[in-house]
Amino acid sequence: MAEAHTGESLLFLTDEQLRQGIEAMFFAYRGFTSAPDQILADISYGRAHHRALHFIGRSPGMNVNRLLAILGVTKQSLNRVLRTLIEDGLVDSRKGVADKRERHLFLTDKGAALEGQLSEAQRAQMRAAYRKAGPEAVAGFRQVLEAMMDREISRLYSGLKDGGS
Amino acid sequence: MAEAHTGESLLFLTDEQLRQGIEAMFFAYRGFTSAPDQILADISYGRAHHRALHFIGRSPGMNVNRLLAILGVTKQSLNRVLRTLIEDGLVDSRKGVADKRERHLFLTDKGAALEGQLSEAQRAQMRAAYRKAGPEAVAGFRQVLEAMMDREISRLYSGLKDGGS
DNA sequence: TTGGAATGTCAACAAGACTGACGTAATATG
DNA sequence: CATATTACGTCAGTCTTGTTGACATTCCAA
Repeated sequence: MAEAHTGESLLFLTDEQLRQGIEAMFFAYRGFTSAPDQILADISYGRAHHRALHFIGRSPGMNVNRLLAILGVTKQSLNRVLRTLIEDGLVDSRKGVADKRERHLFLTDKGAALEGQLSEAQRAQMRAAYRKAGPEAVAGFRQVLEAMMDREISRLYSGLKDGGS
Repeated sequence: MAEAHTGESLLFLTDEQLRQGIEAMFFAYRGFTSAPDQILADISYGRAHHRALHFIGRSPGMNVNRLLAILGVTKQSLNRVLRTLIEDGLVDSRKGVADKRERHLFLTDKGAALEGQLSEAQRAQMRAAYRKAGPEAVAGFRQVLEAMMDREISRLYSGLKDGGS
């Protein structure tokens, strides 16, 4: 059970190290969301809108069920956000061709513009952190994050990474 | 501007890499909170209660202002949570000796027991991820997280790390 | 003694999550 | 063909956690 890295020091698994990691995760997440949050506040949207825009932009044509699985919220919760995005002309919802029950989601030009703005703000934050930490640290960062995900989520994430619809 | 790691590949700073990091952070944070969330749901407390318990346990005797700075919420918001924790006998609030305006916060035995349970659930999650990723990855993980924090928060975090009250 | 800091509290409100129930259209299945 | 089942939308109500703004109390410090 403690043989994962035989011969290496296991000091990185002490409760104190774990606790520091937990706190670091908490504080870093705040920094991570602060840049887009500021933009969103001005236009009276919230993080939920940002997340929807992000993943629709990431996988155009995605249906609602898949977006629900990615976001991990109820359809009622997503629907409230999605409705305003559609009303405001940021997202286009098109009836499926193969299966007419499905709705496929796309960003409009206006939606893509906002998504780009939010995304760039967050990337700038991330870029600064990455640059400061260096490529090897970033590789480790990504490894730990992936190990931290639930299994199902990890699969969804891999799908996105590899350009899956 | 792009000279931070001269000679090294800067591929880790591409928009696609940054985007994957952003998504990884989003998904990992869900995994990170899921274990304590399950426990909390049963006792009808929320994350806010967990956070308060965590930091009070971390720095016993901390006053309210400092806790506010760490949590980054308004006093009204914290107060609601704190009041229930005190009413339920999980937290003890003692008038300051030097400065009688201040309230110093401590976990009761009951509070420490719950904090321990929540903390262990979260540590188990973290421990599994750390073990899977290995010590070098963990070092990188921590570096990137620290670089991602706001400056003020980073200072608070360092204070906690080094055992400052 | 007076200003301001630290704290607590009341009220009102909003975002964003939840559950439960119901309706409709379209596909899948027997 | 008849009947599930799926995908989606929506109404209604609740909860947690955040926000402002206003106000009272206590107490340190100049």
